Amino acid sequence: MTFLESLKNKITSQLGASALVFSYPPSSDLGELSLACFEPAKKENISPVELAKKWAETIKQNQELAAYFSEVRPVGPYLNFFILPKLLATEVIAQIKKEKDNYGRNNNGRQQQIMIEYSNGNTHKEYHVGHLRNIAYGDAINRLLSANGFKSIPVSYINDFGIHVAKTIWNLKKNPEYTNQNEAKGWLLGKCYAEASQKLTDRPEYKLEVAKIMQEIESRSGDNYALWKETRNWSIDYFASIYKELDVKFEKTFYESEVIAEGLEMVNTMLAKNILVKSEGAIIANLEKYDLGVLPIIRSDGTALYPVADLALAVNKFSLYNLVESIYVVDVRQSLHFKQLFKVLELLGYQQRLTHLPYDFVTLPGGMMSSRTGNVITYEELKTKIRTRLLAETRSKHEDWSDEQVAKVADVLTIGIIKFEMLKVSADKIITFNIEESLKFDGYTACYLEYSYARLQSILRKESGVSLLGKIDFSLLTEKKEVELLIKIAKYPELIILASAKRNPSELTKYLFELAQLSNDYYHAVNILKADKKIKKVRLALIKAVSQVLKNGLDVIGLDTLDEM
RNA sequence: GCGCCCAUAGUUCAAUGGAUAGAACACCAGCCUUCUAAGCUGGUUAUGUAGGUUCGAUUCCUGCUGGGCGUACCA
Repeated sequence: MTFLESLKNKITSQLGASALVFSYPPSSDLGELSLACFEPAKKENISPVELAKKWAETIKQNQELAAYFSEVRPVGPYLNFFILPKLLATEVIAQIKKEKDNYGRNNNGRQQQIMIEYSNGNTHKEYHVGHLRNIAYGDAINRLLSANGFKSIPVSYINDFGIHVAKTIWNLKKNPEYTNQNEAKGWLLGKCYAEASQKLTDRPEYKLEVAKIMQEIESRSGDNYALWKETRNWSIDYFASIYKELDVKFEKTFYESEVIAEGLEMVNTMLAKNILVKSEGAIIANLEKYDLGVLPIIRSDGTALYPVADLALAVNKFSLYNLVESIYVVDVRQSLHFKQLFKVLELLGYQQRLTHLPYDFVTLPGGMMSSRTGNVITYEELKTKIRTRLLAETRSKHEDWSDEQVAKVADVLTIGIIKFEMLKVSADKIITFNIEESLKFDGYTACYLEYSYARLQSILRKESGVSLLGKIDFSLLTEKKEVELLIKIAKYPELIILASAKRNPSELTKYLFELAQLSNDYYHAVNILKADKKIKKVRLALIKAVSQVLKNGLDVIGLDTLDEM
C-alpha cells in the first residue's frame, strides 16, 4: 500500500465515513490532499461548509493521525490537508528506494489473463503512420495491464490472405524490378501495392486478372501460390524488423491464412444453426433485429470475406488461453464490424468478455491519408526524416562523441518521439501528424521528458561518491518545490491505476510531462551539488526518486531512457 | 435517411458533476563566471448555439449548427 492510500484510509476510518472521494487541491497553497464534503454532507443533512469544519475538529482529536499534518484546514466545502514534508519524504522516498523498477506496479489484476490483439499488419502493403498509432496504443495498454497485475498476452494478427495480396502479386509480375533492388523487400512490396491500387482504379478491367490470381492463391497450388508464399515472408520479416525497432513483442502471431479453413467450417455449422443465412447469393448474418444491420460473410462468388477468419480467430483465442477478456485494438471505423462480430459470437454461445478498443485515425496536414491519392507517409519515411534531424542535433551538442554514441541517442529519441506523439492525445481524437511539429524539441514532447531524465542522471553521476544508504535527514526537505515534487511522485501509483482503468495512456504522458516540468523547475531554482553536505544528500535522494519514477513511467508507455543526451 | 464520434486561447490538446477552465506551440520581454540553454522566468488570449436537470455543468439530457466516420458482398 502506498503512503497516500494508507493516509486516506486512516482519515476515512477516523471520520467514521465510507467511500470518501479524495482529490488534490488545484494549488499547493491549499495543501496536498483534499476532501470534498458535498456528498457526505447530504447524508448528514448539514451544509458541506459545516461538515468540513466539523471534520477538521474530528481529525485533530486523533493525535496519532493529526501528527501527519502541519495543518488540517476547512476551506469552504473542502477539507484540506497539509502533509508534513518530513513524513511525506521519509515514506515516499523509502518506498521508491525499496521497490525501484516496481514502484507503481500493483497486483490488482491477480494475474488473470487478458489477451490484447494489436498491430494489424497487412502483408504486401505499406506500413504507414496509422499503423504506428495502433502499435503505440496497443503496446502501452499491454504494458499498463501488466503493471496492474494482469497476465497480459499481446498477440498480433497478420492479414496475409486478402485481395490486396493478389493486387500486389499482379503488379509484381508486371514489374519484376520490384524484386531486383537492394532495398528491403517488404518495403518494396508496399510501394508495389500502392502502384497496383492506383492502376486498378484507373483501369478496372484488370480486376479479372487479379481475381484469377486470388483464386489460385486460395487453391494453394500453382506458381502464384508459390510466389505468395515467398513474398509473404518478405513482409513478415519486414514486420519483425519494425517490431524490434519499436521494442514491441508478441507472445503469439495469428495469420489469416492459417485460420481461414476453420472459419469456413464454422460457416457451415452456423448455416445449419440458422445463425447465418443465404441472401442475394451471398451468405450473411442478419442482425437487423439487434439494430446491427447485416454482416456479409461469404461473397456471392463463393469467396470468403474478412469475418470468416475473424470468427475462427476469436474462437481460437478462447480455446488456447483461459481469458477473462479479449481486447481488439482496431481503428474506430470498424466499430460496427466488431459489434456485429461480437453479436454473432454471442449467438454461437460464447460469453467471454470481448472488447473493441477503438482509436481515431491519423491524417496528414494535406488531408486524409490514402494509398490511392499518394498522401501517405510510411514508417520508413517518417523514421528517416526524424532520425536524420536528431543525428545532426545530437552531433552539434556533442562534437566529441563517437558516431555510435550519437546514433544511440538518435535511435532512442526517434522511437520515443513517434510513440509519444501517438499517445499524448486521447484515443478518440484524430491526430493530424505534422512531421515538422513532431520534430520540435520544445514543450510537451518526448525529447523534453528524455532530456529531463538525462539531466537528473547527470547530476547524480557527478556525485556518485555520496552514499545515499546512510541516515538521511528528511526534515531538510522544506522548499515548496520539494514538497510539490514529493506529492507528485507519491501520486504515481494512482496514475497507473487510473490510466489502466480508463485505458488511456495519455493520462500517463500528461503526468510524466508535469513531473518533468516540476523537476526542471526544481534544479533551476535550487542548487543541489553546492548545497551543504546534509542538504545535498537529501536533495540527491529526492532527485534519485524522481528519476526512478520518470523511468518507470516512460517504460510503461514504451519509451527507453538515456543517461546522457 | 439512420447510427457513432468530435466542437475549449491564433494553433494543437487537458479538465472522476466541484475550488481561479489547465498546458504546450506561436508571439513579446528577460536568464549561460551558477549541476547539459533540447532548459528556466514573466506577459497577452478560450468552453459552437438554444434550452433542461443540479446547490453547482466544459462534463449529463434534448434541439440546432458545423465537421468526420460508418451504414451487404473493402479490411
